[in-house]
Amino acid sequence: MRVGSSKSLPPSPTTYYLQSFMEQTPGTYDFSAFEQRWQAYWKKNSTFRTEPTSCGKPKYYVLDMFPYPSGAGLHIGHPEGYTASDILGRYKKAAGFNVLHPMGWDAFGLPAEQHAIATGEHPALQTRKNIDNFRRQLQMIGFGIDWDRELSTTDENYFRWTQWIFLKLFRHGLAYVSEKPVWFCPALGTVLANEEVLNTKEGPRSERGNHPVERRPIRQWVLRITAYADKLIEGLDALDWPDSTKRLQKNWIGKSEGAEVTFQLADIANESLAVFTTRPDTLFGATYMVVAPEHPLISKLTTPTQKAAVDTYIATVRNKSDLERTDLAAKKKTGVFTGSYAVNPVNGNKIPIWTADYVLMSYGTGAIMAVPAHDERDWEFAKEFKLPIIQVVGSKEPIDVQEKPWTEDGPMVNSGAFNGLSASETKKKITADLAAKGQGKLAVNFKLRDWLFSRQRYWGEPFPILWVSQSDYAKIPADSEIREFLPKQPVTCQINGQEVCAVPLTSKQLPLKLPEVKSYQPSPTGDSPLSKEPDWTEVWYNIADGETIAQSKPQPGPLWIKASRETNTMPQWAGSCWYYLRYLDTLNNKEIVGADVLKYWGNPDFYIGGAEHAVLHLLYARFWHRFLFDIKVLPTPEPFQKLFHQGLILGEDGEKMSKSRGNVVNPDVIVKEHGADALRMYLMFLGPLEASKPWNTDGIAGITRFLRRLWRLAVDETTGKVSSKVNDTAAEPEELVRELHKTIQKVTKDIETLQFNTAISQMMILMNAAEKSATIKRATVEDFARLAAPFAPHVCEEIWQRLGHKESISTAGWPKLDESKLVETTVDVVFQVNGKVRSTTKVDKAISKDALLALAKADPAVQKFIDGKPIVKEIIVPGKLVNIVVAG
RNA sequence: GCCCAAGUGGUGGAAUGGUAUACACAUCAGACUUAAAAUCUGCCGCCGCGAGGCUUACCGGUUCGAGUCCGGUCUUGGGCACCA
Repeated sequence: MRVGSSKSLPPSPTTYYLQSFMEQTPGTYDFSAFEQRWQAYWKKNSTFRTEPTSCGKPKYYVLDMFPYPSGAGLHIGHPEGYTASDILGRYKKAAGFNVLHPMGWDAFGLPAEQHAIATGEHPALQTRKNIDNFRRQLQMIGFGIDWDRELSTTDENYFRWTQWIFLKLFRHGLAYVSEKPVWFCPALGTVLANEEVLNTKEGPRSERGNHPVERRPIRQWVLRITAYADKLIEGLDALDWPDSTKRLQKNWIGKSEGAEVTFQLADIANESLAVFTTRPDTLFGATYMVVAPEHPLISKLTTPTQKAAVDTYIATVRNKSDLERTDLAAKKKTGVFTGSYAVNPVNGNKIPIWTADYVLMSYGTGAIMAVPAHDERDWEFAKEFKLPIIQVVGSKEPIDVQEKPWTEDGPMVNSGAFNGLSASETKKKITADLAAKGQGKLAVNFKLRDWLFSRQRYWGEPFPILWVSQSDYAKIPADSEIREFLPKQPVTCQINGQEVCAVPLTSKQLPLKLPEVKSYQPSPTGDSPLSKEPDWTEVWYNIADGETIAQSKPQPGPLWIKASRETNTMPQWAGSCWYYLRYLDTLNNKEIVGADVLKYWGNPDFYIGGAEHAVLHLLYARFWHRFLFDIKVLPTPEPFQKLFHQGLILGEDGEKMSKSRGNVVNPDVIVKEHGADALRMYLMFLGPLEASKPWNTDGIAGITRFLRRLWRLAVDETTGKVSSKVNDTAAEPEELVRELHKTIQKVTKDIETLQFNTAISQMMILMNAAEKSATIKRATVEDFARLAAPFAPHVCEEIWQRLGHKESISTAGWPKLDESKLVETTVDVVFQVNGKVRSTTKVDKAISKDALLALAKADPAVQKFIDGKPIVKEIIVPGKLVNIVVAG
């Protein structure tokens, strides 16, 4: 660190003093010099390059959620998780594992595209700059990453496999096109997945940017994730994940079991109305039915006298903004009678059919049987429209269902032959009875919706799909190479009034690259910027081998048909769905991942990232992984066996860090002022890894002091040689030896369980003990350095070298615990009277219970409280305490 | 409304049912220094001169003994939200 180095100005008195005091000696703790030196050393020697699968060592794959390389650079939250995984990785390496700790970039995405729209600069350029900056920042913090395996989702050799997986999904009927209304964000100019839309007080908003979103019918690619709903729930059980995340996914998938019941219509023959219910037991209490305003039968159900009212209602609902429709404050139920009646299959009662927007077309059958006595929503509606409320489930205490719905279980009442039975028995019996009559069956429903997979953007993976006419589709030869990915059922949709069919490229034609475009601006109608590039979109397509050539050229031959490319691109989640696989084999041009490396490395042993991805990335990635397992590409059904979420680092004010609050902590500044080691260790010392905790720049002083004390323990600050305190022949106090082994034990265990804050505390305790001792053995200092190295690798490398070692400390192994050194001959025992501590005494560990009790009774501080009182009970816990219980 | 997590000194936090407040930060006092920085030492939950009493959001329970287990309340944070 140079101060006052300006040549043009004479040194001021202040800089003169600073210069004299900051003068470099060979022993100066000059973190910025040695941090840079060791980072260069690791790079030059590929210290953290993963060893080949043939190395004979057990593998350990530690994975960070890779970052989106934003223009803002690294956030302080990034190095929190990355330091945790780095400590684990460095520890495992020391413990003899072949460690894979890779890093990459989730680099497709909207911010780069918005920057492109604003500046005209190609998003790839901006992305490259951002990646370079992120890499620089990560290297500045000294992460032990195998940079040879760096990847970006925007690399052609990466996204060709993203496209390949999509084509596999397409081939297996799991990708289709839908024109149902979807969330569209005018500000972002694109549609969003359900998972990307937040319900806020102001109404539905985009997760990114908090812009208002609205429902629009736009043609979309959709992935049939619902086909995996059951597997995605079941798979959770065996995973070592935070319970909260498992629960979140479970709730998001939202499995509910019940029955589908078919109601005959009283006045319309050949039509029936199916409903989904989780409470078939309450069927006798169904007093009306409700169909969603969008229900396909609505016009048939509506009688002429009700037509005007129903039409008006449907129009009102349609014109209702999503804001109004989801406004929970104005929860008052609305609806209109259709004029039709249904017949209750259990008792033949005629019940009216209403339409109301509290019934959603997107769930179940879009119609319900309403049991107001036992459902809050139905109860509110019945009260609003004065419909009958009939109790069919009883309770222990008398209740009045006219006052309030009863949603608990109880014996059946008013239910004919079922009276007196429990609700659960009745459920089974009624469903079985209905099934026998062909009027019902067991049914399962999920809240999970299919995954909206296309975006009207430029900066994403293009779909390797083209649209052709139905008649051309029929010409595809039986032995065509495009059958590699052709689905059994054609995927069709309407484009410009034409019925068209989707055809795939083949593996040979991947990757399908993005064309250069004149403008990145999406159209307000929801068309991608790619749609404005006819040279790219309009092609001749060879139905024998999938080759394409621009339509501006003459038709090359009879097998070539007119085709237009899909112009949507994939969402950002696509690339992050499988990147953990590609790290195993980044350079493989033939396969997504080679079988041999896959066999050795398998899945990540440890995966760390923010809890904000609990339902998005982590659900999508599980879906893809499970699919690839089902089609035998992968040997395991689940990608991430052990998952951990680091907590948020809050600003110094305890609020979430944000530019607008002005409480953002910049890692560059911290590293410059305090060093990478101090940043890493302090992030880990702040508190439990999983907890959200405020940053406090003042606190870093404690870590800096610790690191400098560690330095001074080993190195003489003036000479730079090994400290004269380090002495191989002098004896060490027993307490220091014991503390060292206690520290080996605790740091090892705490790293394994990710309790880095307490590991650091223990090292500080060891430091306090080491400084009290007049001399310290070289072996002790070496063990100390090896324990601290995963946390503060730079200073420990420097110490290791000054102690005379030639190799990196990362190759020096892990200190061995000698349990015999932990044994203590004397222990502190507590004497209590009536559970209150009255005295503590040092005793021999082997002391008998009787002797210990006698000691307690003889203690004057104890006697004072038991004197003259009858002893009721004596509890003796050897090595811990004596508790004497007295009466009075 | 439903589901979940968390409430411990001035601050971040520690504690297999067994000495609550480890380890740090900050403040204060002292040593070194012409001085400052750095470094080192000490004090540091509340009340009390003391003996001692009280204290882990609040109320109750189990236990010889509860921050820890059980029941209830409050507060904060997160998720879901007309999912039949």
